[in-house]
Amino acid sequence: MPTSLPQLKKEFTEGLSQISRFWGFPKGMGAIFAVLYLSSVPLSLDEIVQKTGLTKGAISTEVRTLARMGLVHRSSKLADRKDYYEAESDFYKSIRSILKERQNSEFDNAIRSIAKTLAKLNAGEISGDNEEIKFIRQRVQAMQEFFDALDSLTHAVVKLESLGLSNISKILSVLK
Amino acid sequence: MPTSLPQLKKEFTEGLSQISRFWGFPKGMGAIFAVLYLSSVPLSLDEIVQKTGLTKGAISTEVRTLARMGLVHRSSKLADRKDYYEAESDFYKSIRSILKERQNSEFDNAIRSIAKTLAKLNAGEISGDNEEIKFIRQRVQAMQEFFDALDSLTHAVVKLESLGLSNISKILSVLK
DNA sequence: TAGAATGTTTAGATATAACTAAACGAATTA
DNA sequence: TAATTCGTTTAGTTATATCTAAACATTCTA
Repeated sequence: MPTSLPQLKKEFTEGLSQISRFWGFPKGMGAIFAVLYLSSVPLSLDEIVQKTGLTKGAISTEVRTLARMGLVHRSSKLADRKDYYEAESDFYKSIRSILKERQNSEFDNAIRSIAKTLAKLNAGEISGDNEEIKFIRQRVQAMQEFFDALDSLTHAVVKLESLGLSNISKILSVLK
Repeated sequence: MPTSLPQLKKEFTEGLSQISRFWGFPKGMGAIFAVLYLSSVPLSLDEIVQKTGLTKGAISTEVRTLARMGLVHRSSKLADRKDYYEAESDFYKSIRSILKERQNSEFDNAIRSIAKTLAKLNAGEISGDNEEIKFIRQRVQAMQEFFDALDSLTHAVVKLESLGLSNISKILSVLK
């Protein structure tokens, strides 16, 4: 028997919810993106309420996060004070925007704290057993280099405006 | 005034805990990895208890997860029934191992569910408005292609045994 | 076999995140 | 100005994840 369209949308939405949770986001965020992504016209907040079953409050905050990550866009119609939202469908664009967003995050603060640790070690400002200090400096430095590499990797991806992910992976597989 | 070595270790451990949480792992996991990473000798479970302040139970389960991800290794000494743990210091190796581990995860199941949705759409098994079905098929397909690209990208990275991340990012930046 | 030293599992506590319901504020219209 | 329509914020609830404490299982030793 044929699946109905609403049923199919529901399955899709549940799938995206799981994916959202996997990446450490609220599952509601995935659901919101899903309904926007499957809609050919921008939706108002109340329409999203109706389609997801979430409350205005939750959607208001989560949609803001999505917008900050570049995954949805806010728009408005003339003579209509409702806000409308639509999904970004160019995922490559979104990725770049997410990576940029990441710059000021907790993550980078933490990484900076590693760098500070290393600076202290290199400046000889640490008191303690010399052999151990040597070992630890070497370890911390290796980690710092790894994070630096990750960082320049993401910068490189951000810079590659026109190249799609699929092309990048093709290139990498050739390098093998 | 010079920072003491224990103080420095504490700072480093807190940094890694934050990073761990950022990636959606328990912060205790970051702490456990940190103490192992800063130790030049493998540590027993009780030593980790002593150095992190966590309980045996928590460490027992978290260290298992770390081992599965290839971030720590379990070893044992002759005539000593304690287990010993040490950190993997080759992060590139760890990344590959983590990506492999990911294969059977919730994430990939969710992605497979997207593929199933698409298959139904393509098989014409869906009842509903034709224009809308057309639109939705196009959208779901675009998403599927994106995930496929991501997938082959990770496969490519996994395959690149000898190439470090820093080299990869160098290559990508040249491509620009 | 009894006892000790280990690692694991489990039941429950605590902390954290997600979400709801309702109050609020701002803008708009009557 | 009063009433309406929208989005946001907030206080509190619910759900989930993390961690503890203690029971448990296993292996070794005497």
